[in-house]
Amino acid sequence: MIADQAKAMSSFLPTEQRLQITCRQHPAFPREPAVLVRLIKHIYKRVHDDANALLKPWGINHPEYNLLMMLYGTERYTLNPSQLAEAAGEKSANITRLTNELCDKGLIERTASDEDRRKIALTLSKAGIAMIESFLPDICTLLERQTAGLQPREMLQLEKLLKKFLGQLELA
Amino acid sequence: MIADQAKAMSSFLPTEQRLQITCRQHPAFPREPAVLVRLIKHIYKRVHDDANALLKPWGINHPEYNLLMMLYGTERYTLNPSQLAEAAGEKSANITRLTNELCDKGLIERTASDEDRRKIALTLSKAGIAMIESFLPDICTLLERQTAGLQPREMLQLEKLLKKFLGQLELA
DNA sequence: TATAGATATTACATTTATGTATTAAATGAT
DNA sequence: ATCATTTAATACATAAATGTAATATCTATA
Repeated sequence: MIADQAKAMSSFLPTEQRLQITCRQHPAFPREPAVLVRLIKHIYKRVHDDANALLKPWGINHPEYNLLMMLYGTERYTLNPSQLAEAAGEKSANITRLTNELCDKGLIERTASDEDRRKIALTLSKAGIAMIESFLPDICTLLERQTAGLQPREMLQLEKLLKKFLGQLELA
Repeated sequence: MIADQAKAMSSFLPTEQRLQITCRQHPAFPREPAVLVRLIKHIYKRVHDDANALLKPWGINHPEYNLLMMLYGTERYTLNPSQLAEAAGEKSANITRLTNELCDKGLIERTASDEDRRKIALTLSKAGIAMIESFLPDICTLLERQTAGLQPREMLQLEKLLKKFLGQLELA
């Protein structure tokens, strides 16, 4: 059990030890918050890389996937660029480039909004919906596998704590 | 209380609602893992941006900070490029560029290793140590503020769950 | 209706991150 | 000792992400 955990933590252990040493040299350094931030970073990188690898056969990457899924999760599969930016957590400058690429690939369509001519509507095309439905089974499998180490109860707890964390980050 | 949470969650709520809709359209979609992954992403981006903003006056960015701190947390302030890559969670191709910049700024030094001529030792310079000690108070303040919403007990719980999550990611 | 202010969107330049291929040196087997 | 294999490190080309500034349309007010 202890051995298992040591093995599972192999990539993070050295990082944690270095934070430990830092605390000795600089006692005011808050070990716990620093560990959390590092863990978040390591997890994010891993999740990002896994998704990119899975999606490669479809010719899209993780950020593009996120955009497609945000549209897929919206009534009539339609959002403005700015809504999409917020939903996907991308900066607006990135949205232009990413949606251009998705348009070029025929996965989404742009149409001018009638009500407000400042706005543009981004809508999933038939091909886009079809592609989503073709990779979703693999995505589901990946998500299940990535979280296989957590009990349902632990996942709920983790969700609650991460939301609290994010909430505080947005206050500051 | 409920209002507070809703307010604090303002940026994540739309994302969560979209995942909800996705589940209705595709019942096999595992909502909980997807929410966790999204939360990680949102938190990471925020933490990354905050650190970059804080470090700007010193002329370094978050990845460079991470490298400096990994050296600072090591005996004799010295690591090989490959150890540094693993500790900081950067791909090796990035290490060359980042350490070049840190060398140019006089914050670290390169010396050839005697034992193994394949290796290069990267060591914090006096200027590097001085810079770290000059920004550390601000970093400590930032870390404290970012986690101010979490009780010590909650942080420990979060750490435990994130480690479990990361451990599983590395198995897969 | 004219105009000031706000918001959305995009274009462009720059910085950051990654993938692939190459070089160099150590290790191990014959 | 020699050659094949492995590992470390880097160079170069490409892709991704960001910041800044410019443009266009809306809203509200005089």
